[in-house]
Amino acid sequence: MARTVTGGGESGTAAVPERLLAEATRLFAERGYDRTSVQEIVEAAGVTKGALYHYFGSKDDLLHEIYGRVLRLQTERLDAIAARDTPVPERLAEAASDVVVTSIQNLDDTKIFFRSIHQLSPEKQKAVRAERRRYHEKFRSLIEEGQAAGHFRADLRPDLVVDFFFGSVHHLGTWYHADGPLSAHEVAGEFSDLLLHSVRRP
Amino acid sequence: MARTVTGGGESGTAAVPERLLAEATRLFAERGYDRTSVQEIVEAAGVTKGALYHYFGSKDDLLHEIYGRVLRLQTERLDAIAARDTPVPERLAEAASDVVVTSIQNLDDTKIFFRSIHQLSPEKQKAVRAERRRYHEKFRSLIEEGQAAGHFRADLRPDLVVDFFFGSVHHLGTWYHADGPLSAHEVAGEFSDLLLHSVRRP
Amino acid sequence: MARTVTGGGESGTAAVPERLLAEATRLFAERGYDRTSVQEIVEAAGVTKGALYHYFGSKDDLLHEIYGRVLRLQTERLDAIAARDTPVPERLAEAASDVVVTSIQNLDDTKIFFRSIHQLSPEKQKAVRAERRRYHEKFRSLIEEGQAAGHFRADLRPDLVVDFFFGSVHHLGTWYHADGPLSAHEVAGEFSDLLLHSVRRP
Amino acid sequence: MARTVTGGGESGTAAVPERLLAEATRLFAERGYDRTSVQEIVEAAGVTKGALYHYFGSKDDLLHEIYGRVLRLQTERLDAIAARDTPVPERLAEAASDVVVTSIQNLDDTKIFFRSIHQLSPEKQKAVRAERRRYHEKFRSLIEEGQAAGHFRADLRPDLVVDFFFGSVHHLGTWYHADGPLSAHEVAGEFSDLLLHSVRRP
DNA sequence: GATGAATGAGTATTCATTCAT
DNA sequence: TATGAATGAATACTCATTCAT
Repeated sequence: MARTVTGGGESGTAAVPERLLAEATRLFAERGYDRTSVQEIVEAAGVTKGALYHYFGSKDDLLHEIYGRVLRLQTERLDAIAARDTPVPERLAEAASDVVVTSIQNLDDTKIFFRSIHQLSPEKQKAVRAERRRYHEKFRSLIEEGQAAGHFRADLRPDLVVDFFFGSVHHLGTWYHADGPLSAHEVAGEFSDLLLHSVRRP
Repeated sequence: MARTVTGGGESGTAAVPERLLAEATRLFAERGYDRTSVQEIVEAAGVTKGALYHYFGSKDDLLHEIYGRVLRLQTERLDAIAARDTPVPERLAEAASDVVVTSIQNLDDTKIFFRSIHQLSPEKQKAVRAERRRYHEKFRSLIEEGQAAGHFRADLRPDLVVDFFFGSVHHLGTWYHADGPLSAHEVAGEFSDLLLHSVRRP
Repeated sequence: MARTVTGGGESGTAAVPERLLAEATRLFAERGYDRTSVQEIVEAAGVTKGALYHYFGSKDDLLHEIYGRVLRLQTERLDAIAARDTPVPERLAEAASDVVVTSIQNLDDTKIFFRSIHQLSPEKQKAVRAERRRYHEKFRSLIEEGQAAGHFRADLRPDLVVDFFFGSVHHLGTWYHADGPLSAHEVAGEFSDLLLHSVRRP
Repeated sequence: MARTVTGGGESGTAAVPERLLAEATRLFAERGYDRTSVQEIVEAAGVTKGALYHYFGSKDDLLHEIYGRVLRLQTERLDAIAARDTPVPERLAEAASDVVVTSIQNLDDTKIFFRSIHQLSPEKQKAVRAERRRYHEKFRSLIEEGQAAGHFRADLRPDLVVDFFFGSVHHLGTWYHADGPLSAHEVAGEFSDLLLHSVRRP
């Protein structure tokens, strides 16, 4: 989208819609959707309101687009991991680890995700939830597959396990700091390990 | 006024500050702090704005008071459980189960908690976080005690385990429904079990 | 007015109405009538709103009473000076000097006077202006007497001279500071001298 | 909008910011800054609140701008008079007379000036006072020049003389009425004469 | 594509005053 | 005498959005 620079590319900066999304993400994460004014976003992006409304139908659209990007990314990655040819426990561990790493790498999106979904319009909220549900179902099916294959405890409710684990993931935004003592991979390794131990047959 | 029970007793109209807190809790959980107007709160409580500002210094104060109630309740319960004479794994399981049950019983507070903390004034946010941290530390010390006693895996980072588990707990508000298929105790049992399995020595 | 202390006078502090007037004067001078809330006044006086409304019909009444005190004081003093047996120029000089000194001694009242008169109710404003006019007329008649006696220039409009001089007096509140380089008497001496030179026959 | 003259020209509707300033000046003079609501100003100017806040950051800004206009005008005029080649007493008389005339011609500004300065924000107050002081200093230097040249009494404190005279000027707003018996020039003549007599060597 | 002036409905908060006790 | 809970109307200011240019 708009990666081609018109003319000689004399502006040097990214295309307007990208810049708007980037600044909106940063600001929504920093002070919340409702507390960020359209004025602040356009100022940060160095454009005017008219420009924003030229590319996005509403402030709400901007947020929706942010959600879209996150969900597309996560879905792609989970699909790729689930499709591998390795044993289920290994795939679950990798999926868990991967979602932690990407959640930390896109910490602003992670913060926005579970904090601002209620500020989307009802229809957009429904759309986002549906996509999210599909993602959770794919994750759940990994657990079910592991139960069927006798790797994981059969008495667990797979959906509860998914909610249990994604609660942890979504909360990364509330405590993780890039300049803290733990790297994304260290957290990912431990979270993945905790999940695997919690579901594995003793 | 009305703190004395007129006539035959439980007349339904609680004292004004209590009514305001109750309605604010409900509304904040339903549509978020920023999207709930002071006008809506006082209308729901059947009083005027002046009455609200007679008891609370600001909308922000109302939210702070809601946090205070939750934190006091949870701290008391954890203190009581941690002080028991039973083996650590049992105490950890009970603490985990208990926090799930009370989080579900006060689901509105749970929803507000992790969603609205950023809308408190910086100082109040600091106060709430400090109290929250104390709660987490008490929980963490149970894990450390279990590690020292050889019950739990020694290679785990207790603080990460706490963040892992409380992520799950705080997210109850996003998916649990009282009219769903699971009772509070069923969820509590399974979450507690998942936690214990994730930390126990194999 | 409430100068009698009920009972043994065990409170030690001044009577309530006096305390209210004193604090109101201070606050009105400091931040203006409209910017001073009734709540602030009663807090400063250490009483409750009910008490204020027991003694004064309204906030506006409080202001009116402050004006009353000033006007009574100034009128009394001018009457005394005007009634003396000395030559007119001397009496005018003394009257001018005296009003400067008392304006400085009651600088808070001076500040309030010319700044807050518009915030009185129309009727009270009318009453204050009438009393003020009587004061000015008395002052003016000193000038007229001096003109008739040949001391002062006959071509001056006595009313303009009065407005000229009292402008200077009322403005003391905007620039005079007790901890500045000039004593009240020094200012009074110079202002009186300027007035006399401005009206005297060459 | 409307800075270009639509159709046949002078349609009566000035540009929005100008109209807002004009109505605000009138209303602030009539009922005081605190007693004039933003709503009243925009209604008088025939625009909406949004339009006002598009041009002015706050109600306070509006007042500041009014002060700015007055101060710029007065400073320019005094500079021009002081720079003339005539004897000091003549220049002082003209400066005094001129400030009276312009104060009367802009009587609303004069009323606002000494009544509302305390309602500006502290920083803006400071800025206005600084500019005012510069104006007073220029006026004072005329007096000093006259003393040095032997025209004026050497024992007078020039700063006190300035405060004495400008008290009179600022108070014009409290008593002068356009439909009264005196023209602006008559008052100016007499005030100027009183000032000159008060400072001149006998 | 992009501007920026203007809208209009909405927000939290303040405050003088009343009145049952 | 005095309290303090409650009122209700008013206040300055914000903001997403529109639209003529």
